[in-house]
Amino acid sequence: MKSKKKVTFADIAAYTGFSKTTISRYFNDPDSLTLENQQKIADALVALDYKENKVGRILASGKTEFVGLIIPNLYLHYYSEMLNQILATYETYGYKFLVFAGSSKADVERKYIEELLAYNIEGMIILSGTIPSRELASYNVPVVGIEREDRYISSVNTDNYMGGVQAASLLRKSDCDIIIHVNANVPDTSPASGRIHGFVDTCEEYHLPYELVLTDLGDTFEENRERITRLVDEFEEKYPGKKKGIFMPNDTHANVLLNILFQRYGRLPDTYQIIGFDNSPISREAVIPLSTVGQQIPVIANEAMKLLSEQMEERKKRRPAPLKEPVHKVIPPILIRRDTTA
Amino acid sequence: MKSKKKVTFADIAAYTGFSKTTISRYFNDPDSLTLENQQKIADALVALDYKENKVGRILASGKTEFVGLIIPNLYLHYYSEMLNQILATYETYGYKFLVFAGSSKADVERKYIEELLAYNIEGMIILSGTIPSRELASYNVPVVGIEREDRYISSVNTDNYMGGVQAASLLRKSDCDIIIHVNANVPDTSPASGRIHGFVDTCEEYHLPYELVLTDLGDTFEENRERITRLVDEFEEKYPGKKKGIFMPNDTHANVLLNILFQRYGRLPDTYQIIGFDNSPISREAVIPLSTVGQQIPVIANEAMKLLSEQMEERKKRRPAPLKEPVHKVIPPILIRRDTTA
DNA sequence: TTGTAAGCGTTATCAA
DNA sequence: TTGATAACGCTTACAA
Repeated sequence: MKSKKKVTFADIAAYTGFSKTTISRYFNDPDSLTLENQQKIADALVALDYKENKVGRILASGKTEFVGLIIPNLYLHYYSEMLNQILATYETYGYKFLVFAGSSKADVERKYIEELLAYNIEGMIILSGTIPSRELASYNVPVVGIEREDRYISSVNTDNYMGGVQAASLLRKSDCDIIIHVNANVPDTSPASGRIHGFVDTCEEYHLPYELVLTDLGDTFEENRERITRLVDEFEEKYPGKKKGIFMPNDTHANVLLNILFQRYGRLPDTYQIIGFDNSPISREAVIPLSTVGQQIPVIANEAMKLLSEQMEERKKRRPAPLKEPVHKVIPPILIRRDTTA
Repeated sequence: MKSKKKVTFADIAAYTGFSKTTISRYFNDPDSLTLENQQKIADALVALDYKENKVGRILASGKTEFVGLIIPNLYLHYYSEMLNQILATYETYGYKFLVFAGSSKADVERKYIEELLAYNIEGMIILSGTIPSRELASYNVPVVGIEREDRYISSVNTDNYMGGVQAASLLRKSDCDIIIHVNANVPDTSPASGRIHGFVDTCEEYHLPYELVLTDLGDTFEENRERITRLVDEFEEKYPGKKKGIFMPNDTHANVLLNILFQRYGRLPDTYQIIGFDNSPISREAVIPLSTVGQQIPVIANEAMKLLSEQMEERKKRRPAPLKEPVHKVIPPILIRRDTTA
């Protein structure tokens, strides 16, 4: 166990005969030293096996290079993939991430935020919608929200409206007799509500017969299955023999619908067209690859970090000019046509 | 913008007339103050709106409460769920997590580790298998590996051998004529190799006709699909009319197999039994719910943190007694019988 | 029960 | 181009 004391600038200074300041400069502004002295110090680092310690630097400079991240859960592929992409921005921006997952209880999330602030995070990315943006803004730290209520904070969202338009348009092209959009009854402040508006507007513009089924599909897979089975029964009774185009709220639910039909008919009947949302793995792994409206998760993650890092860099200037108004970026979704639509 | 200077112990001390030491004690050993003085300080905290700053504490005490986490990817549900469960241990142990995801390039991961060490992490959990355990052990920080080569580090793994036994036993009970295990050609140092041994030993013990197909199924979904289709063709040619029990390396591959059969026959033929591994969501969301050997991810995550925190706490003692030998914990898998086996 | 003073490992500010 | 010295916010002997 050779757990010797750690080597510090003081040791290097003593070893080389320079001052601690010069050692610091070697790291932060090497060009201010002569090449010869740079080499001397470089050699000393190797000789002493120096390992940098960022804690001292943080304390002295106030810059942690930490970004706090609060995610509702990692169970849904959408979130885990978003986390994945956000973490990957480390290569570009160098910020490290302190991650807290889930709870969706406001007081617990507040505790997380307190903790994050205690570590002097420089910024925060929030995917959870539990805490109102007004409160988030009051913490006085750059914040970027993703796909959540964002009145008082900057944000990056998928263009949900366009998603709704794309889905309705695709179903329209498949000559459906009736177009149905199933979704939860999302509040108008949530970005996801744009999907419903895009869908409805498109249907009305082209005078397509449509139905909106705004209902809670439950929280467990079993509940999903049961409620979607009931929906299918209703559709069959209400639109017998008609060609039904169904836009589901996400790929998981779309897949459940597909499976129910498959088990009932041994295949996807010609009277059904299905389109999901998210382009999550299940949409490709379904019995029949599902058509879906794909969110551009890597783009969203990068834009979020770009937005955040701009704000964080601004703060480091001598006379920071904070954002007057929150910035909202909108990323177009991508329609992915596979085998459940014509 | 009221971004006044942050309130520090010095401010509280000045405000209350105590010394900084007393303020510190209020936080770390409140009982050493009179109730009255505790109250005075408590009031001052509110009056001044004090926010704790952990950076100073870290610098002074050396305790960061940070644990580094290196994960191959978050694309696979297994990893994202493991991360989820590890993050959740925050409630129990209070350690925060600095997360780096994937790359599976040794030099990149080494850079991650350097960075983690620069922040004085107290311990590390590694799911990635890129860096040999011998090297990890040399970093002189408590390390726990999960489902990876673990000769020189502590670890928590699923009892893969038992998983292989469970799968083979289930297929045996379904009266298969031939039992097949498909898997990658995993090295013997990897815990996953236990599955193959458990499978083979069980087959031999009961004199079951079996076949081992050790082959790479590719890295993309398309490759998976193509290669598994070829496998099915081979099986049908080699064992026509026979009842085949197939143990796939994971649920994703099991699902691909199931879908291929479903599309070919409109259902799962009686001549096939399928069992997957992991109990990931796809196993329940498949056309027909897949039987699978489930890993107990929450248990594994908790055991890993328990093991790690024990080692980290030990280090904080005046005379730490480091582990002489790495500890290896093994968590039994759980057989989940659903609709793809009798 | 409380206070003094010396760190912890860097960076920042002057001055040389 | 380099150095002395004072921060940064907290903990920890040791003293009182």
